[in-house]
Amino acid sequence: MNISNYDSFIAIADPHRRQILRMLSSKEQSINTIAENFDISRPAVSKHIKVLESTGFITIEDRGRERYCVLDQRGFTEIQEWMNYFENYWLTKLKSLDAYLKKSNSPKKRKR
Amino acid sequence: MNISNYDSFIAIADPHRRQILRMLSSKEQSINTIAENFDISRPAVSKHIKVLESTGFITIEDRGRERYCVLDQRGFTEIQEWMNYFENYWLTKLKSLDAYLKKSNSPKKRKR
DNA sequence: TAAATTTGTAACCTGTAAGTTACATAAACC
DNA sequence: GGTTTATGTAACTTACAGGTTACAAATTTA
Repeated sequence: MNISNYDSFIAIADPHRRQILRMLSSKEQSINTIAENFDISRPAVSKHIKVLESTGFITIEDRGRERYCVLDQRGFTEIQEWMNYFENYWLTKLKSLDAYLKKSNSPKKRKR
Repeated sequence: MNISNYDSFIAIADPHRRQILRMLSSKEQSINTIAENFDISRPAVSKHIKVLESTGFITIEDRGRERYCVLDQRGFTEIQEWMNYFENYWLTKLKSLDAYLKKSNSPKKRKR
């Protein structure tokens, strides 16, 4: 698995990875603790975590023989910017519709 | 290609599909017009468009022998909700940090 | 120091996403 | 009606993501 192939969008495309991010939003956890809550094997979870780390969604802190995963905002920014673009698209779309309605409903110029 | 396997997150995971969405944000376009702007074959683009349609990111209107693609807000909502959750996470995180700093900086109770 | 715990990773298997080419179909145009 | 244009889709190939098992390494604990 070549981590360099991954970007933010691919990182959150996998349901297991999104589940991991959710779990970490309630509490930072060690890799094994995370793996225990999954139906897939520990190495599989380990790979997912590596993807999330390499794409900036989490950081990992060594604590003795355990490694704790913590959410990292950096990974989310690319997605956020992408969403912002389209949120804006829909907003301006709505505004121009609004303007159109206002115009066609506005009182006609009084003749004379 | 079984379209039913796709969800919103997978839909936007592919760079070509994101590019199509961008293109459509400037102007609605026919499928062939879209395909002409790509390095991949027309059938490949056609498949991407099918994915975007089945996941609610675009709708398709028949106009004579052409089919025009138009952005559809529905597809974006799932992503948006997901982002909202984590935006909120970071906001409350920031707030509690702020509260903590305020507290530790607040003037100590005057003795006596 | 030996045993248990936590994690990393190599080697392998499998399904399928994403691309291709070739052919079919339907509308528009002459 | 025959040709051109726009699109759909079937059949096939290839790369690789995501899973597994097995083993290694490092730290903690007894």
